[in-house]
Amino acid sequence: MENPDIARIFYEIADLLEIKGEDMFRIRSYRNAGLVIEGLSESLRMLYEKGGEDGLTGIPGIGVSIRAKIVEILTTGKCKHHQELLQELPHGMLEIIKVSGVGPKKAALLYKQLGVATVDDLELAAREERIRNLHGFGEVSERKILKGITDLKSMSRKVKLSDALNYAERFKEFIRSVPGIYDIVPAGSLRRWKEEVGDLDILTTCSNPSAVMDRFLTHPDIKEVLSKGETKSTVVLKSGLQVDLRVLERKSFGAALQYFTGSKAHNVALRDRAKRMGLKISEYGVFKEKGEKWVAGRNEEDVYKAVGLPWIPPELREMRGEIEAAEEGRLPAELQVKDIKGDLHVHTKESDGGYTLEAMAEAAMKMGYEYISVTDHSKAVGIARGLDEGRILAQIEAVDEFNKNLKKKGEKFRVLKGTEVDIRGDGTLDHPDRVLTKLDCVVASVHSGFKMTQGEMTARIIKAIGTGRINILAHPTGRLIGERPPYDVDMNAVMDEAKKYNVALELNSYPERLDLNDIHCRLAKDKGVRIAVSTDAHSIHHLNNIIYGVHTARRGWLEREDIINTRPLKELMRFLKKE
DNA sequence: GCCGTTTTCGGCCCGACTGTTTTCAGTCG
Repeated sequence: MENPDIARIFYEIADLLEIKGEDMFRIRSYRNAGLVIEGLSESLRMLYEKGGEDGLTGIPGIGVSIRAKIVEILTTGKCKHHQELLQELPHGMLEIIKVSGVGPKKAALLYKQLGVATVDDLELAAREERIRNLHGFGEVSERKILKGITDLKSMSRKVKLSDALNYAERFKEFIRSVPGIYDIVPAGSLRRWKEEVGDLDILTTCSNPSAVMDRFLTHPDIKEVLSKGETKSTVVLKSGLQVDLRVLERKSFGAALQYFTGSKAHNVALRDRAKRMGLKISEYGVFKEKGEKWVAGRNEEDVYKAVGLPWIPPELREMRGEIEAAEEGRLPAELQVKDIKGDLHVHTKESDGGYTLEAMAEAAMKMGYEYISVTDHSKAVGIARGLDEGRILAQIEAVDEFNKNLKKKGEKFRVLKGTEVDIRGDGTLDHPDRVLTKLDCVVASVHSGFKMTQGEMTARIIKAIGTGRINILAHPTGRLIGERPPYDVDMNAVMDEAKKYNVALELNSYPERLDLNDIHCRLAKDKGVRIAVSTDAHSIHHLNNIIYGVHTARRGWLEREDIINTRPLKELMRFLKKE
C-alpha cells in the first residue's frame, strides 16, 4: 500500500459518507486527508516502518483517528470503516456520483426511491423515464443524466501541460481582439505548471464583459456550451477539454487570479487564515468588517500581504507546507530559466537525434548556454542506432576537434563528451570502463525490462550506480505521462545510493516525461541529492523544453544550488569528476 | 474528523449557475 492507494480509500470514505448524508465537516476531513497524503513527498509506509505510529505524527490534517486508520491500512491492507461503508452502500454509488450533474444527494435519492445502484441502473432508469417523476428532478435532468453517462464513458483524459499551454494561447489570441479588454490570463493548474491539466481556466478583465463572453462562446473549437452567465461560462472543446472563462472588474483581478489559480486546498487554507484574522477572501477581493469593506484585490501580492504573507509562487500552491514556509520566510528562491547554464542530456544524428553535434551546439550557444553534453545512446538501444565502442570513440575525437575549433575562435562554449549508456537488465552498463573513463559526463538510464518487480528494478539501478562510473541517472522512473506508468522502483533507496556515489538524478524536461516528478524532486531536495535539469533533446527545438523542467523543479521546491547544471563549467566539472 | 495568537469546544471557504422551485437546494470549481 503506497500513498495513492491510501489516499483513494479516504476519498472513497468521504464519498460514501456524503451519500449517507453525514456531517459535512467530517467528510471534508477525510477528503483533505486524501489530498494531503497525495502531496506527501515521503511514503507513509516508509515513515511507519522507520518510526512506527510516531513516524506519522505531525502531518497537517492527519489527526488521531485518521492516523490510526493509516496504520490499520498499512498493517492489514484494509480499513474496517471503509469496508463497512461499502457493505452499506453498493460500490456502484462511487461511480454514479462521477456522472456530471449527479452528486451525493441525488445519488442517495435515486438509490432509495428507484434502487439505482450502478451507472447501468441509472442509464436504464433514465431511458425508461422513471427519473423525471422524482422530487427535484424533471425531464431536463433526465436528459442531462443520459448525456452525463455518455460523457463519463468517453471521458477524455487530462491533457499534457504542453498541450494545455497551446490551447490557452489560442484562446488568448482569439479573445484579444475584443475592444476594452485589459487582461487575459490562464489560471488554474496550468498556471501552477501541473504536469497534466484537467480543464482550462481563463481569466479576463474588460470594460465590456458581455462582449468578451459573446466572443468566447463563438470559438470554433467549442463543441458544447455547458453553462453561460454574465461573469462565468463553461464550454467543452471538440477535443474533450473543458474551458472556463471568468470575466471580472480590474479591481478584482488579483483576488480572482489568486482564487482561480488554486489549488483548492491552498485556497481553503488561505481563506481559513483570513477568517482567523477577521478578514474574508473571495474572488472579488479581501474584505473586512463583516465582509463590508474591500481592502485588497487589485493584484495577488496585495491579497497575500493582507493576510500577512509574502507572495507565494503558483507552482508551490499545493498545500505542501508553502503557507508555513511563507510565514517563516523560507520559501524557496524561484529557479529561473536563465539560471540554467547548459544542457547535460542531448542527442545527435549519431543515434536517434535529428541534428548534428555542430547544429545542437550552435543552438545551445544561441540560448546563451556555456556547455552541452552530447549523450547518444549505447548499442543496447538498437532501435535508436545506439553507438558501439568504435563509434563512440570516433565521436569523442569529433568532440575534441570541435572544441579545439571553438577555442581557436575564442568561444568559451564547450561540448562535453558524454553518453546515455543503457543500464542492462543485470545492472551492468552497456559501455566498458575503458570507454566510460574517457567521457566527461556519463548519463545512464533504463530502456528495457520495465515489468521487473520493485526488488529487481531497485537492485538493478543500485548496482549501476555502484559502478561509480555514472554521473546522472536519467528519467529515473521511466514513465510517459498518460501512456506508460513508471516502473516499480524504491526511489528512497535509489536516492540514498545516488547521494553516496555523487550521482545526480535527472529531471527530464520532455513534456511527456517530467521525470523525476515534483514530489520526487522534493524528496531529493530533502535528502540532499543533486538534480540535473536536462531536456533529452532530439532536435534543436527540444532544447526549449527546458522551461517545463524549470517549472517542475519549482514545484519540487528545488533551488539553484540543488541543480548541477546551474553551475559554471569549472564547478560542474568538479561534480562530474566526483571531487 | 481536525484544530487552536480568543478556543480542548465549537467552529470549519466562498460564490456562480442550473433546474425545479416559486425562494432555493444541489452541484461544481
